[in-house]
Amino acid sequence: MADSITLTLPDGSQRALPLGSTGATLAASIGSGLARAAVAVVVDGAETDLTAPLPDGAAVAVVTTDTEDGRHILRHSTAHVLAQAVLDLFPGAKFAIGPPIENGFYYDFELPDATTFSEDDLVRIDTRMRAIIKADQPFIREEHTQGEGIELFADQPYKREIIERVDAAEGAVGGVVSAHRNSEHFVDLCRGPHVPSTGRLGHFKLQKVAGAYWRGDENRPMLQRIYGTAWESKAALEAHLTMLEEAEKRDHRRLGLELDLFHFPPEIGGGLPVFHPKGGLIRKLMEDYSRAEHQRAGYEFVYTPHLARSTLFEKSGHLDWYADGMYPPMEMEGATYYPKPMNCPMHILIYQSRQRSYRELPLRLFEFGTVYRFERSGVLHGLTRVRGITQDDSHIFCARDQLADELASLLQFVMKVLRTFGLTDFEAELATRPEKFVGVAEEWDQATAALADALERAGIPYVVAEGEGAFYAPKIDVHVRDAIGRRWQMSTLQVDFQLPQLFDLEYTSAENVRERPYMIHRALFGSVERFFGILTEHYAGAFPTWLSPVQVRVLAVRDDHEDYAASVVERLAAVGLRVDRIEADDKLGNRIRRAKLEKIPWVLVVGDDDVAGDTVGVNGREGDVERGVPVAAFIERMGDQTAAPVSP
RNA sequence: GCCCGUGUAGCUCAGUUGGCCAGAGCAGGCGCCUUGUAAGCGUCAGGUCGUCGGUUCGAAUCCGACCUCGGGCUCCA
Repeated sequence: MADSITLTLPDGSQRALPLGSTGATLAASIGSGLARAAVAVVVDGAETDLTAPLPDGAAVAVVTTDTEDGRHILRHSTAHVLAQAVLDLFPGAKFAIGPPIENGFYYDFELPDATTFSEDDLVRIDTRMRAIIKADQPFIREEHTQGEGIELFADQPYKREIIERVDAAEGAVGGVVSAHRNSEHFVDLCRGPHVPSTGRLGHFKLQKVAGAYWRGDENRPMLQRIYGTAWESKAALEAHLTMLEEAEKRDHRRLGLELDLFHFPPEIGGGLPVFHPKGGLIRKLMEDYSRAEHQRAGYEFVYTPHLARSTLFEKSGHLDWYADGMYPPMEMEGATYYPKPMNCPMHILIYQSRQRSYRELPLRLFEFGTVYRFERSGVLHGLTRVRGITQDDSHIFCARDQLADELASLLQFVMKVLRTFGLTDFEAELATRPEKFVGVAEEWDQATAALADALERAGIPYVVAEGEGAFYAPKIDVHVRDAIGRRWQMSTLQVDFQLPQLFDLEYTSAENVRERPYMIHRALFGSVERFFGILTEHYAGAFPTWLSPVQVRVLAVRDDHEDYAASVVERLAAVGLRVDRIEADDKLGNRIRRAKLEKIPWVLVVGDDDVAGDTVGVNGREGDVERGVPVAAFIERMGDQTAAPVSP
């Protein structure tokens, strides 16, 4: 046996090290900067502690803290420190699981006597955590048999349950139970890897306490969850906290109130918003734009009612599969009616109202259809989670050989519309056949291939979500990133074989035989209410000129300029601008300030010079003040901003 | 639905050993000021202190129930 090992690095180069070398040795041999930033190594594809000896001939990559994988390890280790602190401070506490999550981590606990954490407790825990980090305790990996593991965690029922279930993701696999020990008193069941020692941590913040069911199951105990965030540097932590503050400032619920756009009257009920005149105007502009694009793209407009007999939803399968999401039934004249949770059955009835020919396909039916879904009170959230949902809903009926092209053009259409709203960063998920599915596997494969092909053609980066499709169809979910990098699920496209079959849909083919059409469900905004909320946050309430309720405000410097100001208003209104005027009964500075707070895109100030020269002073929402702009020139400049962007 | 938190004027918030008529700023009405680019001055009005019940001589304040809203769990547009 040789006394050295040879390792292959990610760039393909080879490096020889003494036998028994670890990831830490390797990183140090490459450079001291790398050694400082290293948190783990990937050995032949498996993340491993820096302290583990490396096998000869392995392919090894060093994981550093400035990568998503590195931060994951950092956060996971910070979660362990949190658990150690809580167990120190709350004798008798039981700890459950504590994984890293996007931007942070959490840990679930059960406190003795069903007590809960308070805000003050968080401060104490934070202090204790910092002491543990300062002590620079090593993370030492241990391996035990299942029996030993159960003994080790004898007084920790949640850990025992994990070991008994042999859950590979949580440190128990193939009869081997792995754990990481920080001190004589603290050891946590865990697959690892971890940073070498707690001294590597420190840029974290505990954020909030929340209740969470054990295993997410509402029939099991409610645990106390502590959320935190952790980063590789002080700067990264502060950048994240700043982003959170920015997100708070953009909260559409707050802006909705400040800008007088909408509210949720308790008298109406949770999750049921009313749109005020300004919000209503923005929504109308969104909808008008959407309708115009749909008309151009060959859609036909339909309208359907809000209620239907139970028999319709029995036939469509909604009462079997979706009853939990539906409002309770109403009895009328011996029949039972339900508020509709989806528009599809009604669009199908329109398709079925007469015989269809292949010449009509693809038939694209579009409706802003308001549906009602019962959402439990705890899940409602502003406009992004409501009970009355207006979907920009479409059902496309097409022949089998039209499916691929239709999906491809549909995706292009989706992106074109979303881009108009300044959303340009797309990602998609392709959800494939779940274990429990209806229909024929061959059909699923064809539809899935068509969806994948559409994604390829559209050039949207996507991931495959294996087995995440609906029971009746594979689907594409389109996500976008907003102005501050948050990801939102937006559009959804589903290929449906089930409903055409349940309703026995047909068309007559060119060969004069009856064929069954395919059906595509798609919502583009998803829900108009939700999209409105997301847009409000994306723009931080500063809607672009074409969407602004008031596009231009004219302010006279003194009241003897009012006549001229009024004439400017008249001329701007004549070319279709939404313009108003606030009289000079307050200092100009204050009127400007109010206009800015209302986020009006253009403020025009007119005084002596302007009356004399037929000009205006232009104060844009962002940018400098410009004096002496001729009115005609301003109108010219507004040009294409007065209306929704027109597609080529 | 469950856990935690919250609820005082349209908005943001003061108001604890339980004690005279519950306060401020902003917003709103009225008046003065006649204003050149993010807060001029004065004045008036506005509150069943979330709701209901209890304790007390006395409750915004203490107790209970319910409701709203917020953060989570779960689900999803």
